[in-house]
Amino acid sequence: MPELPEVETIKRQLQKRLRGETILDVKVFFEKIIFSVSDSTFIKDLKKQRVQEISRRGKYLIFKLTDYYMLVHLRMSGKFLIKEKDSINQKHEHIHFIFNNFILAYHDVRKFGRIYLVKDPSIILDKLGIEPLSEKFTLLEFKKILKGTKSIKAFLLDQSEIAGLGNIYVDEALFLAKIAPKRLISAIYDDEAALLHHAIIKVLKKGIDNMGTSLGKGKSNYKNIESLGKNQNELLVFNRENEPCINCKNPIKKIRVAQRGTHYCPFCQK
DNA sequence: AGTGGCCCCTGGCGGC
DNA sequence: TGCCGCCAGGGGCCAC
Repeated sequence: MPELPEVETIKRQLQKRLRGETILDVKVFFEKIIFSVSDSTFIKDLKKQRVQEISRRGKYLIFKLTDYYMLVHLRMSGKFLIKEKDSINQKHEHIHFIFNNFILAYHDVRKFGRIYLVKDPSIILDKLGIEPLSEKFTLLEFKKILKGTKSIKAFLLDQSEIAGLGNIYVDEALFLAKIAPKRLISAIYDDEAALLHHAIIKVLKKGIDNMGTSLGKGKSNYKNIESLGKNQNELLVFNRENEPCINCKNPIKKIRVAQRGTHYCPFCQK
């Protein structure tokens, strides 16, 4: 579920609530969420750790602690909840981080999320490509990495190329750039690359301004710490199959590209 | 190198 | 109402 704008929103909220707070205890209810250490080590090492800083790289949340880094990837349905002290764990809450005045609960319906506890985060984060909202993501740099023989959609979803884009924002960016998702990278012109570069930054910034995209109605729906996002109300193609294209009024089509449901306008995107 | 298939899970929805 | 198959915002692995 969560892509860069959703993770960024959660990061900002966690930063406000957790910075400077100390983990007093940890309770693990489903240990398969924890990677890189055993659950007993995880609990032992986290006790007395103070949260110094929370940041983001791609779709990873990075908790900088006194002696460790805790990296969290929410995958499809992971989320964090702030609960009252001494409240019991509800269904789908797999880990409780107990602080002085509240509990931070990791909730994940589909259980795909991963939490790593490491001394050196580079082992995991070095695999990620460029950060699309950083100053390094220039048009020149984008053109430099835009190579290979795959489809443009598969390229944009590849976290080792650009870190943080997911299915929603890729479809939205390709629509803005008027490029069909199946188009091969080798067939993209310079002026289109410039449009796409601009579109990627635009859709991500809008997503953050709207505090993320909340689709669907179920318990696995994206929710930041405080509320649902608002970006679902402003999507141009994603989740709009058969609805009219905002440019040409022809129906938006849904096809399969790179094993993902893909929304686009066959008339506007060539 | 790139793609497609399958897997990790649970739940919601549409069709019958 | 119930059952069944399909779908889902992510990503790792494996065979071709």
